[in-house]
Amino acid sequence: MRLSDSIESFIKAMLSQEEPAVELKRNELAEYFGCAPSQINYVLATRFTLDDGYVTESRRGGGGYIRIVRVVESGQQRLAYLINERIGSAITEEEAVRLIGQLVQQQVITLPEGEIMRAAVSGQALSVPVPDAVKDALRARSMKSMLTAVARQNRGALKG
Amino acid sequence: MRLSDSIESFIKAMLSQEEPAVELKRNELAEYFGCAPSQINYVLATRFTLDDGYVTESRRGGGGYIRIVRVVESGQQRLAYLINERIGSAITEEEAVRLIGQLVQQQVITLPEGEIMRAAVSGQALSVPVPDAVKDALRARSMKSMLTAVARQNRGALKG
DNA sequence: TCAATTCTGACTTTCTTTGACCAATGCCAG
DNA sequence: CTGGCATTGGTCAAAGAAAGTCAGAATTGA
Repeated sequence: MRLSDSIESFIKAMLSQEEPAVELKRNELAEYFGCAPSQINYVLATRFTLDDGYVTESRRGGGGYIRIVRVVESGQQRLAYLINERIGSAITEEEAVRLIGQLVQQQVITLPEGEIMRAAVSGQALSVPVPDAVKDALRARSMKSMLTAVARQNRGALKG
Repeated sequence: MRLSDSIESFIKAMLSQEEPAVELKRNELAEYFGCAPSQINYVLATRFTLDDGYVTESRRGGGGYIRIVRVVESGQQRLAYLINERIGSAITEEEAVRLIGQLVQQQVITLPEGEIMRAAVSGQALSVPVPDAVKDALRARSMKSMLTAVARQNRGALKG
């Protein structure tokens, strides 16, 4: 068995029972597995990505830590996946606005939340000197990030 | 637990019960926590900034003190300040997160709204190959755009 | 074999803590 | 008054304590 797989299992075991989040010390974990600390980063980068349904935060310096949060429950995974599919790696402002409108309509998000999202992906927000293609990519990432935040909050109770 | 966190909690506990302000002696507090007096300054500088919603004043010499005041503003005032003065043309993710947290704290926006905004300005959302300076500029525009949307909605539903 | 994946180590960045030195204030002795 | 001195708090740089990055070595699987 690969080291990475062991570390992955170890972390997932910590997360599995009711715990939606876990906090760990990079150096301690590396010590425990007898490997280089950067190995932990590798595992996080390859097995605990947003697409895998996890968000990680960390802090350096004295008392530093790494926190891993499971973000998508199996039931919602479908929805999140659909959203990801639909958005892809680029999306125009018009498409984004339409999609947000639908979400408000379906009461997945509130009207104020929809307005904020619309503002975030508006031409206003993105009027910076980069090519349109980059803007569309940026908009897609922004949308996915925001929708993930929504999914994370609606833990368990989403209506399609 | 970090020393800084302990000191932060201690001060916030003093502030929490109806007290909008607290006055303390730097040396006494340092003595109490068994640390260097300058540690207190560090805590103030990193956790009781204006972005966090606090103002600090102090006086040296005999009978000297440090006073920490929780600043109170209306939601519209705060929004206007952020949009017109604070954010400017560039802002880092850390600063943005701080400002958003403060808005949630003061109930200018809801927690889900805050999460969405945070998601919109996160490194995740902006992980596109452009220089940091451009990301900071993008983030500033995004923030102002979203906050403007919030301000627009609050208009009419607020007194003064 | 060879390309993709996994691992490592040196180097970087960020956050915390301390200590030496600086600056302001109030009080007294002269 | 006034100049010194004790009493505070302020600043800053350096040391310490994590975590992050990245290029390249090692390994694995087809």
